[in-house]
Amino acid sequence: MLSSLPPREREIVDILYERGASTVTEIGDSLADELSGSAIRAMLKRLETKGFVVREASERGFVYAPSVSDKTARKSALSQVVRVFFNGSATSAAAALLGMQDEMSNSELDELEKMIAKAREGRG
Amino acid sequence: MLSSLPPREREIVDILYERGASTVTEIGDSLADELSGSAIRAMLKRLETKGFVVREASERGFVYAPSVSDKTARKSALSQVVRVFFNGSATSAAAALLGMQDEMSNSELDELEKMIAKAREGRG
DNA sequence: TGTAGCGTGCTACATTTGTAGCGCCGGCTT
DNA sequence: AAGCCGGCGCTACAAATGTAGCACGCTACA
Repeated sequence: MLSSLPPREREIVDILYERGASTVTEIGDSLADELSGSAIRAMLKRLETKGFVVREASERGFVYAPSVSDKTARKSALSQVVRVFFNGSATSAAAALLGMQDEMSNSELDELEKMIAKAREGRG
Repeated sequence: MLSSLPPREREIVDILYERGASTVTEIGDSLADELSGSAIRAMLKRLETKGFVVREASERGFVYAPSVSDKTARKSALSQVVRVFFNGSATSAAAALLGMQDEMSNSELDELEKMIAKAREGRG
């Protein structure tokens, strides 16, 4: 599980999910604080041995990517938050998300309504 | 930020959010793996000095609680997940939540629709 | 009143993290 | 060819983390 990672490693994996496969330098740019290349590489190596990231060569040098699929990681992250902060209720979490409407367009709201309708059909 | 905490400390804070204020023994019970009381207490002490948990006496002995309000922590946790895994789109996240319908009752779906309607009113 | 038990804090210590420095290699320039 | 990057991996080391052990005080109960 991601939550078992130390802060720095966790931060790096997050960046990987956020940006997709990245080079050491790119990671360095996304990092909040300046960090030496070798430091980042050391982190990545540990993450690799732990099995959280994979490395492949490219023209731009090595690129690193999370080994667990976005989909799985997403799901796991959401479950975690739902369990810890919303007493296991996905609905409450969704509601809270609506509360952060900052960025929700009408069409997105439409989307959601459709999904709700669909979810209803899926049962009695 | 919670994400800056080492795994074990993080786990403990999570438990505190999940259960509310708890004693050392209660925390020990919720912990995935067996852990000596003093180990837990040491963690809590660190968390206390870092300012993440507060401690107050009660009849049941000391109880520990997160120092940051549930509300704030919730919001921050959600934002984090939304940014990292959903490209900043709260809507996608909400949709994913719907996908995990496992536990969503019809009345909860009603609730959500109401909230969507409300969110719509809040704009043009 | 002894003693068993629980919750507590302190200290110590092994392991893990976080980071920098060094030296290597391959490509580019002049 | 000589010199200079930039990316790389290794090693080293300080700091932080994870955990256990010990000694104390306060019950409760034989």
